[in-house]
Amino acid sequence: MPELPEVETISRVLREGRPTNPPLLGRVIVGSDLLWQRTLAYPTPEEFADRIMGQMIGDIGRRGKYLLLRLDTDTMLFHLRMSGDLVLETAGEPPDVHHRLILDLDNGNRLAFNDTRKFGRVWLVSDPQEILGSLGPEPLGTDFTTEVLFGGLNSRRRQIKPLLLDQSFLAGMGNIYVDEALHRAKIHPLTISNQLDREGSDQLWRSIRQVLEDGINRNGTSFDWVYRGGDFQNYLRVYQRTGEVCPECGTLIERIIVGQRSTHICPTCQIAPV
DNA sequence: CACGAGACCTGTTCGC
DNA sequence: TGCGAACAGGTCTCGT
Repeated sequence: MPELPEVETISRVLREGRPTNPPLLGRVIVGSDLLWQRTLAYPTPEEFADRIMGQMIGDIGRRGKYLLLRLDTDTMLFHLRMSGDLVLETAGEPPDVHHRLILDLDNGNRLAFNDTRKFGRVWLVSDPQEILGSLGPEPLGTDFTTEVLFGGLNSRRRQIKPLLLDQSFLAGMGNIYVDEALHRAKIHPLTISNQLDREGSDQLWRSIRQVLEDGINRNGTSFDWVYRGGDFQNYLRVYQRTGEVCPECGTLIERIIVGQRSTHICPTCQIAPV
C-alpha cells in the first residue's frame, strides 16, 4: 500500500485529524512499547525510549515514502515498506497482534505502527538528512523539472521501470504508480532510459505528476485487508488488471515480470523496445 | 554500471 | 477438503 500518495494521505490525516481522531500536533509522547525489535533501525531500544520521552510532536511530514514526525529535538522517521500503517487509537484497547511499536500520548491516545510483514522500519535521529540524504527529487516538487528527468534518463542506460522504482533517482514511486505512469505515457517498462527522446520524457514527466496527483486526490489506493479509505484502486488502468481491457484501445492487459516485479502493460499502447 | 537472485516476513489466494 | 505454491504496495546485499 504505501507509495507516495498513501504516505501523503496518512501524513495528512495524522496532521489534521479526522472526525474520529484529533490531530496529533502538539501531543507529547509519554511512553513507548517496542513489540518487534527489528522494527527499530536506530538507535538502540533503550536510547530510543529515553530520547522520545517528553518530546512534543511539532509537525508531521513526508519525504518520498518516509513519514516524518518532527519532535522537539529529534525526528522520528517511519518507512512502511510493504504492509506498514500508522493508526491512532485509544489507550487501553487491546493492541492488534501486528502492532510493532506503540507511542503513548499525553491525551490518552496512542499512535501505533502496525506492520504485518515486519519489513517496516523506524529511525530516531537529530538530523533526518542522515536517512533521507540519498533520495532523489520529490516528484511533485519544484526541483523535479522536465529537464531534470530528461537529463537523468540520458545519463544512465537502465530499464525504465526499475529506474523509476530506484528511490535515489526519484523518491516516492512504487509498483502501482510506475505501471500506471508508464501506461499513461505509452512507454514499455523495458525501454532503456537513454532511448527516450525529449518528447517521450516530457510525456512521462506529465504522466508521473498526473498519476500521483490523482492518487493523492483519491486518498491513495486501498486493497482488501489493508484499508485506508482511499479509492484510487477503482481508477487504476493496468495495475492488477491482467485480462481486462485497456481503457485506451481495448486490448487485453498483460502481466510480465520486469526487475523481478509484477508488471502490467497494454501490449498495443506500450510497444516493446527492439 | 546494470541486472538477477535471494533474503527479510506474514497472510491470502490459486491450482491440483 | 487439504496442501503446497505463488503472490503481495519495498529495499538491501551479493555475485556476475
